[in-house]
Formats: sequence, C-alpha cells, structure tokens
Amino acid sequence: MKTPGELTELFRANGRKVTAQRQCIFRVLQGDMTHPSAEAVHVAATRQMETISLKTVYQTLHDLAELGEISSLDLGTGMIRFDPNVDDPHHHLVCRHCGKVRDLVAAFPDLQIPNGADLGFEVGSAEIVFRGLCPECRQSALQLSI
Amino acid sequence: MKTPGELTELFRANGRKVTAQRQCIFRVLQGDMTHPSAEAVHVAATRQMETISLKTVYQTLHDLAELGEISSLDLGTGMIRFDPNVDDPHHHLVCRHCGKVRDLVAAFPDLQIPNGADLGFEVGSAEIVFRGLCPECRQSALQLSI
DNA sequence: TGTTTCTCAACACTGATTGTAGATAAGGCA
DNA sequence: TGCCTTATCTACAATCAGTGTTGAGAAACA
Ligand SMILES: [Mn+2]
Ligand SMILES: [Mn+2]
Ligand SMILES: [Zn+2]
Ligand SMILES: [Zn+2]
Repeated sequence: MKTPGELTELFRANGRKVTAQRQCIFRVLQGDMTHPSAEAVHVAATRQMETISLKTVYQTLHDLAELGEISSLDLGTGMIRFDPNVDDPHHHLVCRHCGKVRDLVAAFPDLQIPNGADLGFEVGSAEIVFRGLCPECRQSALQLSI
Repeated sequence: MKTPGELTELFRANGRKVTAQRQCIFRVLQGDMTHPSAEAVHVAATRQMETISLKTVYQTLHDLAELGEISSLDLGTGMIRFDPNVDDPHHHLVCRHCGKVRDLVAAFPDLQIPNGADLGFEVGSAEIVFRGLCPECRQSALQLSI
C-alpha cells in the first residue's frame, strides 16, 4: 500500500474525493500487519475520529481494494480480512483458535498441477493457508492441559 | 464417508438416533463430488422427502463432521461447503465465477516452512486453493469476448 | 462564489447460519 | 406390542457480516 499522501493523490487522480474520514482510514491501515477486519479498522479509526461510520469504512476499504492498494482475503475466520501488503507475494498463517493472521513470506515453487489433474479448469492463482495455533493460543492450550 | 448402512450403525453406536431424515441425508451425500452447501443438500433431500427442514440438514451435517465422516470447507464462496471425501488427502480447484469446487488429488510435498518463518505458530495443516475458471465458465467467457 | 457531483451516516435490508421450544418419534425394556 | 425416556424435528425468531437507500453535507472545479 502507498503512503497516506500518495493515496490522497491516487484517489484524486481517479476522480475520487479525499475526505477526512478516508485519510483517517489511510493512516490506520499504514503499517498494519494484523490483516484487520472492517470492524477492526472501524474500531481503530474511531480512536482518531469518534463519529466515523462502519459503512464509510467498508466503502473506503472496497475503494482501496479496487485500486489494488490492499487485498481482501476470506480465510475462513468469519469476516473478510484486509491486507495492505500487496507488494510482496506471500501466504498466510491462520490461528484456528483466535483467528490471528500473519504473513508467511516464502516461495513454494512446486505448485504445478500434474497434467490432466486440473479437470479443465483455467487456473489463475494458488493460495496456501497454514492453519494452526498462534504463540499466545499455544501458551493457553498448554496451561489448560497441565 | 461410510455407506448409509454403516453410518446408521455409527450413529447408533454414538448414542444418536437414526431418523428417516438423517438417512435421507446420508443417501444424498453418498457419492456427491460437488462439495455441496447446506442449502444444496437441502434441495436434494427435499426431492426425496418434501418436508425436511433446512435446520435438520445443518444439524446432521454438523453431526457427520463431528464424527469425521465429512469435512466442512470455507473456500470463500459465501457458504460453507461439505466434502464427503475424507479418505484421500487432496486440495481444491475453485471457480471464481460460479463457485464450483472440484477435488485436486495431487501431493505437493514441499510445503515445509523455512526455519523461523513460522513466527512461533504451531502449524497443523496446509490447504492449497487453486482459483480459476471451470470449463463451463471458461466457455462462456470465450463467447463473450468474441 | 456557485454548481455539480461525490460522499457521509443513519437506517433498513439481505442471506447464511444459529437459537428456542413445543410437538414428535426413536430406541430400550417389560 | 405398548410404554417411557430422551433425543430429534420443525417452525419461527434471532444473529451477524455485509449491502442498498437516501437526504444532508462537503469536495472539486470553473
Ligand atoms: Mn498478508
Ligand atoms: Mn474435496
Ligand atoms: Zn491464536
Ligand atoms: Zn464456473
């Protein structure tokens, strides 16, 4: 994702208006590695601007996704997650207990589908999702089993 | 997934009652390779038993998943999909246009996470989702672009 | 500054899934 | 078989993430 300043110019260049709410959301997303849900972005934005509505957050997240500045991910945690890291290709670690999502920057070169196994699909992308327990949930699982 | 007869015994052995509705759902799932949603299972079940309720379908699908006879998949198509194929490990092809899901039976052995890249996660499983266009949607996309 | 067009925020709505509770039926036993 | 206990079934209401609508308000641009 670009910086808030660059996003301001990008929005103007695309005929979108730049409002205080949108700039607030730009700042909130800047450097956020947690893959926040719309709700989480709203909570963080509210700390800077009490009256911002959840709908506005959704709108702006969709605008950013449309411009390719963030990506939206459905990782099975019950809510769409948004990812400002669109510059390096990566996969994801998902905690099956608390839903935490972390980047896994690693190349897995051998995702070639064997001949004939693609059943006629025209395959455009492959995502790998690693599911497990994050350090925090691992810790509490340990304590429970003692 | 076991056969309807075996599932009947399994349910009884687990203290669950075997009803005509449940057996109807067993039959519907038997050999279904489409990874149906609960709604799709309900539609198919209704053809054999007009009055079966959607809630009963959800309940039975959850029971089967709890017993390990089917698995439930969230592949980002908007609905949970159910998979009676729990016997051979496989990955999935998902059509990004119509949501069709197909098995991809192929081993991708090199999914080892590089040392230190797991961020302390205890990784239990890795799923690969291949997204693209199914043969039918590919065909209609072709016709549109001519 | 005035005009146009986009955006804001409140509200109602959707669609998948879950919760509730009384009616009903399964399974065990005499 | 007939009764009893208990799980299950159905209809209905509720939830929850996300979307559609609309009048008020603000940005862009001349
Ligand atoms: Mn990411
Ligand atoms: Mn499958
Ligand atoms: Zn966790
Ligand atoms: Zn398709």
